[in-house]
Amino acid sequence: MFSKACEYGIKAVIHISLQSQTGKRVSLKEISGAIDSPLAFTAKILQSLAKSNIIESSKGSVGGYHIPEDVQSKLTLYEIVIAIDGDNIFERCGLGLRQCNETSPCPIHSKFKIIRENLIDMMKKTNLLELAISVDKGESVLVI
Amino acid sequence: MFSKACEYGIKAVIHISLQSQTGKRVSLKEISGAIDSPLAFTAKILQSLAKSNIIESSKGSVGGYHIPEDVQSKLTLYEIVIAIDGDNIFERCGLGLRQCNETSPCPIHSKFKIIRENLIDMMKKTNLLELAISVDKGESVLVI
DNA sequence: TCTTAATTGGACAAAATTATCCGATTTAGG
DNA sequence: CCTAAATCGGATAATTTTGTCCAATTAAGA
Ligand code: FES
Ligand code: FES
Repeated sequence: MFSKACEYGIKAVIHISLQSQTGKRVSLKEISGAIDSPLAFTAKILQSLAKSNIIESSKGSVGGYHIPEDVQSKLTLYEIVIAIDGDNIFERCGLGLRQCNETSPCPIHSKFKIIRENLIDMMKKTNLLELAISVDKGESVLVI
Repeated sequence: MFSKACEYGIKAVIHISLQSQTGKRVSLKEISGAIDSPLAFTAKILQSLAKSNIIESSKGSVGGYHIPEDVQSKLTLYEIVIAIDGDNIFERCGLGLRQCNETSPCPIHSKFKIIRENLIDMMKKTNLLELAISVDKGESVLVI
């Protein structure tokens, strides 16, 4: 469904969110350890997330990544996925036609569209804070 | 969502189905032309579909691919996708955890599961014949 | 029997994704 | 000023997916 980059990205952002709630900045090393992802690859993803203003990064000795608390409840899964994988997943024809539209749809269009819209809806309604809280409560995990 | 191989595979199978209804066998060349897919790559996919008994192939001068009419209404999108992409899409954790389960779910599990089950349900309920008929009626297309 | 048109199968190539490495830069603090 | 610890950015490597090429095989029909 999502790319590896996106999977790592989402997990990373959740971990950063968790730690940001206590005011802490998290280092790449800690993130990569916490979500069990390849360090250097994760660095690239975080770099790009910082560029698109999903997370804030600071260099230097006590630097690291963080997400302001007020942002956490506003940032949705939808925006995170778009930032990493682009809107391809949400726009693309399920059978790979050049464009998905009503006027010349592919054979699965009508059925596929419903699923896709449910997915978009779900992602737009899911914010980062609730995901972090679920991990914090021990209701869900980021590894194994 | 699906791999390229799977997209080509589904379209190919629909086209074969369409032609099979008039008793015709379709050649790779015709299929690849009809669905606008790379010929040699399509050959590989059809080869594997033939091996897993989704389609029937025959060599020789008047050979080609076909799908018996009685099979068309029984064959579902689900089975076609499984034959090409495996059950990965339907089993895999949305965030890439080693396994998706209720006892230690990832943060998006509960929401993701619903979407995934809708997708599975949709695919199990969609049979090849209805897809072919929709193209035949001009209600949907396989190219552009 | 020969030709022609088809699938099959193996090896290979290209492109995209995933992953690693390393030097440059930044910043806090001794 | 110097060091340590962190991100950044560019180059490169490995892996997977996508795509190509070509010879072998099969079967119908002249
Ligand atoms: S045209 Fe294929 S999903 Fe819309
Ligand atoms: S555990 Fe992640 S989707 Fe089920």
